[in-house]
Amino acid sequence: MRYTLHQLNIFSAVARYKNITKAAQSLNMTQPAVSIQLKQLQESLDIPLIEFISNKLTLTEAGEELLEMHKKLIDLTDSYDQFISEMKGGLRGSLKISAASTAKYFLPYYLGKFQKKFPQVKISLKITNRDEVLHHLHMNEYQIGILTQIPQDQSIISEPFLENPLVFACHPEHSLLKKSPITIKDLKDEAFIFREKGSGTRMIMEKILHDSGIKPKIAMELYTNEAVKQAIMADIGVSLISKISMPSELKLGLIACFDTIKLPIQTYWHTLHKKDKVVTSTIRNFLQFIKVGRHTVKNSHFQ
Amino acid sequence: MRYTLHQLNIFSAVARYKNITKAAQSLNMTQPAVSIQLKQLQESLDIPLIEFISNKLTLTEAGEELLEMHKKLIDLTDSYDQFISEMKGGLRGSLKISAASTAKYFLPYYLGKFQKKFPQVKISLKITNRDEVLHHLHMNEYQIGILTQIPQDQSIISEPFLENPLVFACHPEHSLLKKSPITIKDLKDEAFIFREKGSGTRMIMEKILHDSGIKPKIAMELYTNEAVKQAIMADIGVSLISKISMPSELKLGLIACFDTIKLPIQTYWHTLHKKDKVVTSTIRNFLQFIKVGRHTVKNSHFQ
DNA sequence: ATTAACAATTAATTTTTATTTATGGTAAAC
DNA sequence: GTTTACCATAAATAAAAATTAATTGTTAAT
Repeated sequence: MRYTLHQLNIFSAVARYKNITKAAQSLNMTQPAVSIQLKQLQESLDIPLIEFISNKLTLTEAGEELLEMHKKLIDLTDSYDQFISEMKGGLRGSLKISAASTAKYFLPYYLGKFQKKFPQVKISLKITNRDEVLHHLHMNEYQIGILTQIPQDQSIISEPFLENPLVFACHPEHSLLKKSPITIKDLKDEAFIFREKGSGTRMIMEKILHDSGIKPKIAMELYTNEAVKQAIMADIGVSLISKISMPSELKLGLIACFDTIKLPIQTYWHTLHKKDKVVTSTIRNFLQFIKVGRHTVKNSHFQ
Repeated sequence: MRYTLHQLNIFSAVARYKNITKAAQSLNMTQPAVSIQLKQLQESLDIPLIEFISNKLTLTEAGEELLEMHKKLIDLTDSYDQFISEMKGGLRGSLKISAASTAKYFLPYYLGKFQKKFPQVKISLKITNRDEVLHHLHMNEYQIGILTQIPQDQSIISEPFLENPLVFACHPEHSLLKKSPITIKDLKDEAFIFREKGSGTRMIMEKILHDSGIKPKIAMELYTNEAVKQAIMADIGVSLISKISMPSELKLGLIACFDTIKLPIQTYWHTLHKKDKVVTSTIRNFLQFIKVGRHTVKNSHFQ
């Protein structure tokens, strides 16, 4: 048999009042109820906790020690209650975000602002590719995903929050730049730089080329957006790429964009989370923040 | 409404197995019982502790934190259980002794030996006079009293453990020393050195003198046995005193004892404790130790 | 010598809480 | 598309806790 928190609570009241009848009153219980619970507590510990010397109730050493233990125990539960109430208010908690790689060009900006507003929230950001993001959500290892290409998955809730213009980019001295505007079909003989399988950008690029009846020649397959930019600058080929990922290169004329009919393709960045996921206040706050934040962010350095 | 240790325990099992049915088995409970308790725990905390993502049970952040809290809580109760079991074995605990002043000449010897045997036991020794010792027991401030003159008090249990020979002592050049042996009546014109009121030695000295029809002349009233010795050496008067408190003085001839008919008076040192007192193993061990210890102590420096 | 204060205990009863049994629903696995 | 594994829920039942009321015993105070 094991004791209960209720018994410890009763014991503490008895220790405080040094009087079972008064302790019972303070607990809104009757005297026999307290006597019985106290007796059972002592029986389950198999040691006396109180004694009556000169008709006065005092604690035994085991009782004193139990009282100490109970105090510490209350401190523990109190601090958990505190944690819970801060979590409920969204002031505390963790925010684990898994984002597709190109998000690295703007997400830190959002997170920095969010962190300032909620300094107690622990934020962690994983930058990876689309497939991994979805895997992370599926495995419940991250709470929020950030993607452009949302999946066909009933169990995932998504919400757009930022424009993501995609353009075909090339070396600034590319011959086709003179002909303007061009159609996508005009690109049929180009060498293409692809992202790796599992990349959202690759998915949409494959779809666009396919829709235009192009069977692309793959010049190179690269695992990061930065590498793609380097390859473009090295004139290895052309690629579909997020415009916001290369503001400096465009300004300095290191990379050029085709002025293409039906381009830029307007895609959107989305927040994603599992339908069954318990949406904490922290998560709710962040989703709200990032959606509203679009406006305040609009004129920032990366637009 | 408040949660119970039982609910925390159930929650921990669920967290461990990530499966309610298996957790129930491990707890020897049925699956619905666990489901219900888990539900109630979450309701009383007003926060979800578990979630099902991709059909797998995982803990929410509040759940993870609760698990941590519960671990600490178990550490607390475990260390209390440890304390209790050491107390039961007498290996640990406190021993608060209040002793009449003359006990200081031999009690540290016992305590030292006891401490060596039970190094974890916290011993505290208060040296005071008889009245205070009894008061300490009455107030339950000390567990054990050490006295020679035991009280007429049904609520106190006493047990003799050591001889305490009392003698009338005087300056080595006292004229009465030539007449030997003397009766107590021969002392009727002496100046007497008394201990303070409340002293056990004073009590018995008053009784002996009264029984011999002597109305003593009080030369001085002193609060410690040491002061009495000093007064005897200064030839201020004679006094009844415990022989074991002045081995060195007797050896060096600084103090002499009358060879008196019916003396030395054989009194005994007693251990005392309140009848209602919970006798811990530590106390029981000490009482046993001090009683048996008499023999091993017999030939020590103070006999 | 009474009385007052306090706690333990008993027995009968009520209230509350915990558990079981039975059933239905929902994914994932075959 | 059937089965399997799991969990939630409802209703019934069992167990535990508390109350009421009465009684005893003890000690301290009057």
